[in-house]
Amino acid sequence: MTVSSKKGEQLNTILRNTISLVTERELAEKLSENRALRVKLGVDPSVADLHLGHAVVLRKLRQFQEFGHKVILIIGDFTARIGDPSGRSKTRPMLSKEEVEENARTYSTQAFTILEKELTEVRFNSEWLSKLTFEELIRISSCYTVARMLERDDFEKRYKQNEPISISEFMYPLAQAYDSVHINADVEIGGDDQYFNMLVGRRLQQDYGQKSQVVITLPLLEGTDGKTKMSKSLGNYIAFEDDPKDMYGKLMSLPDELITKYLRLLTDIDEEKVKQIESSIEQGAVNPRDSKMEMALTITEQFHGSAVAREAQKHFIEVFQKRNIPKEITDVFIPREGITVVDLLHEKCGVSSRSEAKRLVQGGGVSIEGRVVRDFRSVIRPEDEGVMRIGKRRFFRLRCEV
RNA sequence: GGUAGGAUGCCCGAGUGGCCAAAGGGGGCGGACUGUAAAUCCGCUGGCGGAUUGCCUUCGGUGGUUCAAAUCCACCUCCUACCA
Repeated sequence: MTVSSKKGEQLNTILRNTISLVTERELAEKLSENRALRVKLGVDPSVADLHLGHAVVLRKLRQFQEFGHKVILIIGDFTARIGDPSGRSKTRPMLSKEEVEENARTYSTQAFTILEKELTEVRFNSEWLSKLTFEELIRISSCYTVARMLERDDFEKRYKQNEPISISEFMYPLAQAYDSVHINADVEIGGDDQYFNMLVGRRLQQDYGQKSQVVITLPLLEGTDGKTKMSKSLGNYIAFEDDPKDMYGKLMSLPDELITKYLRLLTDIDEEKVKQIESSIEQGAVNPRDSKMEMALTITEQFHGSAVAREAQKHFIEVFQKRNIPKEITDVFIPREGITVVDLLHEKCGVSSRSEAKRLVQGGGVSIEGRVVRDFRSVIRPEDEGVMRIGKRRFFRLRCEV
């Protein structure tokens, strides 16, 4: 693959949907050198499953690859294995070597659904970080002052509010910065929350006599709750490997306001078209649901292929729009002597406890063949064969035991 | 090293002897509604129990005071801030 010489086009593509770019001039310069740039992404291997939040960044990297540039995925195995010694931060659990390796493996496999393998280099930062001597560490840390560290938003906030900040936390930006030095990165990409850390990289590279990397940040993607950043720990994520039906469904459950953001960050639909959709929603010319369905389909297609995605859409229409019963449902067998609803739900339908089962019945959430079961003491008998529904999404086919 | 504060249910956070399975919020679940698994509104949200008012387990750990403790005492563990 050759490096595209169409600088203007490259710049435009790369700039699209970015929040910060430090600096445009430097980027233009690097592009004009007509070589494959080394574009870095730091990856946290405490997460195994990639979700759409990651996809935003990976898609940007992919654009670089399309222009012939090289992506360097840095697996932060060193930092992940240290974790957060204080145990304060739940998002930084300590991981064993095996866990990290396993996560790194699945991570890169999944990343290659978006990235091109041939233009990607995967590196583990323990390779160099574990070899650093204390002396070198001091040298690195002397490049940065406490005051500057405290400029980072979360540090600043916590410091002002008298919340603890351990010294080791200062090491993370430095470690990340040193990664850039080690691989001699031309560009580093990340979510907007990584802005500060990536800037530290620029500084450190200077101190090591390198040209500073260009820093590009991308918007953070809100998760299914529509409010907070998509993340596994918050449980508001849509994973690459989600079942297509779930993926489609989760996308449909997003608040309407996020439709265009998702379109911009996760599909190839061009800006013109997105603007069109945006204004038709605003003017009420379109049912936002329809735009959302288009968005959900397009995104699901990317991960599961067109046929499967359409299937998922059909399923959605059947089950949630028409309120029909899905095609494939799990069988549940009713014993000959009968069984109480509560026991049935708890023992055979995965309802977490009998109390929970009672609540479901009392809340009117359980029905058999369309008839709501009102009394949680009801006994289900073999002649009650048919479709049982729990809430909106859970279906079971009741069959009598042979 | 000194001083002060803190540890509560999935999360955040009230509660300082009984009326506490524990306010409130978030989340989750269910229902209604709907052009949507959006928005909005309502209900539920420890477990067990043949069925509001029963039992069991829960408020950092261990032991104690009391008819009765998340609430009082002792010791312990962990966390934080301030001073040095």
